[in-house]
Amino acid sequence: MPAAKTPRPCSIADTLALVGEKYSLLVLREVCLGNGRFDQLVRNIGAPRDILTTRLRRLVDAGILTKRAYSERPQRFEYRPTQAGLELEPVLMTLMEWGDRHLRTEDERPMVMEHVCGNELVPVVTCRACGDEVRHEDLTAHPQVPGWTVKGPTAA
Amino acid sequence: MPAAKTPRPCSIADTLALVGEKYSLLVLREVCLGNGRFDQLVRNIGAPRDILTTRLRRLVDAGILTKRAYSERPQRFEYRPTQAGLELEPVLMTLMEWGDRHLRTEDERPMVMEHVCGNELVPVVTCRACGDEVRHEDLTAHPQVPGWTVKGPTAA
DNA sequence: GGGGAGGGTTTGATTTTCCAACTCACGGAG
DNA sequence: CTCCGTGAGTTGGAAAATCAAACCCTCCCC
Repeated sequence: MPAAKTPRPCSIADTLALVGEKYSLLVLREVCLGNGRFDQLVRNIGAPRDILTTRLRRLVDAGILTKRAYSERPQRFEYRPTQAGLELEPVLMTLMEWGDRHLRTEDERPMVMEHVCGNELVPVVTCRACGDEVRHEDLTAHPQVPGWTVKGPTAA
Repeated sequence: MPAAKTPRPCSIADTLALVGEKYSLLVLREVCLGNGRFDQLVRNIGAPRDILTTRLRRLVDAGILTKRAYSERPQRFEYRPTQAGLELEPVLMTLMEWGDRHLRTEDERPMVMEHVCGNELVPVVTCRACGDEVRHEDLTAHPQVPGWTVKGPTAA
């Protein structure tokens, strides 16, 4: 009997199914920066226009962006993040921080984020309960779905 | 003269160039869980074997995973995260948290992470300097690259 | 010498991407 | 009025990536 054909049930996978396609998170980046217009997105992201069209549709369907007209006659549209979209911004910040640290030297960061506290933003992922920085060795995974352990599917 | 053809220089984009392809972050998830063997990855991720092969190669080249033999004769390999790979785990946790909150109800989370502090892990992205949770409205972007503003490229 | 694993390749059919060109609806300049 | 430019996409076809299934090779065990 062959093992289960279904992959591990996982919110990481489900989230990536919405925003994990090429360009999707860059669309969110631009929209969070306030650049919600089609041609701006094309220029700043460098994506083909048709791909951008499908990504935008998907993100709107997923409830991550909204499309609103900023002008009737002539009809002109703008994409803006929803609350759910804004709540993905920390993911972007965390990705940016990793890239700055691993792919660049200190003085060649392409963008610096300033926090309202007056300092340069360095995002840190912490545990809500204790406030400590999250580190791999402090984590233990507990699968909740019957049929799945950390190691994999049980008894097909 | 048409506007620049180059997209915005950005560490988010550069990081996604390494780990943004389909399955790559799921590979990292499994490897962080300790499931570094080829057939485990195939089963738990549900990716085609050939694609997995190319993803693994890319992640190793990027310095995010290493491939080590856990047995000579017969040769058997295992992929493990490097330090850089482990430092991407917070990104995964943040994605998981978003998915749990937006795509699920409280009682159907597929996986719960336990923090060493004894509590269930709820990852929060905070500012290193002030410790406050990062929220969109507290951020200001400062592009560092000549030719680029928040809005886009300047003077082609 | 047959039957598994484990760790991949190969093959061929389907999907996606990509890029350039095209459309349509206006608004303004001449 | 005609031409030009802008915004927001569509369309068409070639090139690349994905997919599923089958295949291969090396061992180990009986």
